[in-house]
Amino acid sequence: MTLRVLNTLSGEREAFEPADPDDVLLYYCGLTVSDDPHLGHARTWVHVDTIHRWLEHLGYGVRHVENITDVNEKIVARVGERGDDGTLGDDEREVAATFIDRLLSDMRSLNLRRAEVYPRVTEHVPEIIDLVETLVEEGYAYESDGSVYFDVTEFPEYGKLSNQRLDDVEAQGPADERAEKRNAADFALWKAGGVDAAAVEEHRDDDRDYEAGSPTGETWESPWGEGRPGWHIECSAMSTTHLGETLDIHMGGRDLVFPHHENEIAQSEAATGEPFARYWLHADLFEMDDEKMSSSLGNFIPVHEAVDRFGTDPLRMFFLSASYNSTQTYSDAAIEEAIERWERLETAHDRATDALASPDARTTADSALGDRADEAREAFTGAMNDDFNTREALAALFDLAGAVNSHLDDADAHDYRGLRAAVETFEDLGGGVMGFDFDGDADGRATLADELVELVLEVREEERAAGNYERADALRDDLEALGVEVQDTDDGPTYSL
RNA sequence: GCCAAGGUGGCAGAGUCUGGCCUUACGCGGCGGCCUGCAGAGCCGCUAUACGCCGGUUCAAAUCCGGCCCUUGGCUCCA
Repeated sequence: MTLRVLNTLSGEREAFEPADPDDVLLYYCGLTVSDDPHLGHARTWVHVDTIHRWLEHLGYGVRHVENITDVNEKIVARVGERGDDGTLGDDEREVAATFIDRLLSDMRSLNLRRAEVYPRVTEHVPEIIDLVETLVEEGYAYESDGSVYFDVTEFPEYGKLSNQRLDDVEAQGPADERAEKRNAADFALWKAGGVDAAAVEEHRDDDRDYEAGSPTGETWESPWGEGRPGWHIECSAMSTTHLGETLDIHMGGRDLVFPHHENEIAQSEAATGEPFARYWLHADLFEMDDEKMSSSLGNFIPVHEAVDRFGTDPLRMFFLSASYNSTQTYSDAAIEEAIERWERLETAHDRATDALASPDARTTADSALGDRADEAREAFTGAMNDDFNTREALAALFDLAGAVNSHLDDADAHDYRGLRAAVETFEDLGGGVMGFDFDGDADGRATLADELVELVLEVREEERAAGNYERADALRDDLEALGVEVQDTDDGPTYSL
């Protein structure tokens, strides 16, 4: 069974064949760091992460790069803005650094595999200038009043990713560029000068305090004078620098297909003469109230807030319960469902793990549980290989969870080999591939809190044994008030935070 | 206007490429039962018999073809 992926370029599911299976080149179009990451970003991250993990599970070696765009008008607009403690930064780089810290911290909190490198625009300006020069020399780009534009009419395949015909692309880029361009659809590779005050003002928020007046942003010396890189060029320069001319997989949000990714293809393929990416995968968008969740609309929930409120595993469950290439909508009910789903999966895993650790593991029985684990693996694999169908892959784990629970409820003697196979399946596929953390906060080491809770539970057990249920229930209620949830089972009480 | 994605049972969400009992997926919710001192978790059963609308092709369509309606995204910045 081989992996098939939906390639935006062809619009079809294709067999995945990387140039070098030991070195799958994965590039993810990351964020512009002008605000806190929100759930829409998180959703894409979790899917990219799961795809990365699945490729490794299949035995591929993966080289994974995610860019960070740290040169942007919206970043400049936040220079001098008062945050919770001091300003966000006193210049463009400092503001970017603030948000990069939050970005990386948010990513860690979602249990994402780290990329090999997170290249930044400010660290690749020489490569960007080289690339622009090449494009000018080859006749694909031209200088105009200190700025450089890509001439879309020089690239016959322009529009192949988004199915746009040049005649239909009326104009591209902000209005102030129009007069300098040969064709309305041409786009900027290099922009003369800094950011003008009007643009900064436009992105500023009246409700916020700013210390600085109108910063202009950083500029760099170039063959065309002082200026800044255009929006699209950085991805071409950075992906080539770190992964080479032809990527295996290029991922990003669907909102980037046009013009961003279309322009990346034009720049890169014009410069190298090689295909830019073999497979283009696009994550569909995350909506809130029938509208895209986005920083500019202001309708977003920051990642850190959601992680605090719901936890990492429920959030991953939420995102993975829909496929990456369909839209997903935020609602409290949907989050609630994800929490329940996660708890069901975790409960089955924990029950099986506890049974394996119990002293009764001496007597053993045969059952179909081992076969059910095999079936789950097979179904999971089939689903993931079909363009990463995470919802269906999860269904395989839930089927196994049901089998585990039935077995533990029904059988007098347990099938320890089967239970072990089930636990391994949960941990390999749910843990390793889906990124769930079944060990939770236990973390293998008992804290003082754990020991105190155990102590209280011992007392409560004595009260229960003596029939003092009121006292026992009161202890349970008190623990719950402290955030400790107690459950009585056949093997004694268990608790979770 | 042009391009793209999508409209599935109370909710959520697979299945559509590779037509066929579709699987009444998986799950959440609701109802009943079992278990339990109670609660929770779990188990069993029930509940929904759906596929935007109108035509067509076919022995057979959620799945193929045509038309229409609606939603979302892109063509300023954007995962």
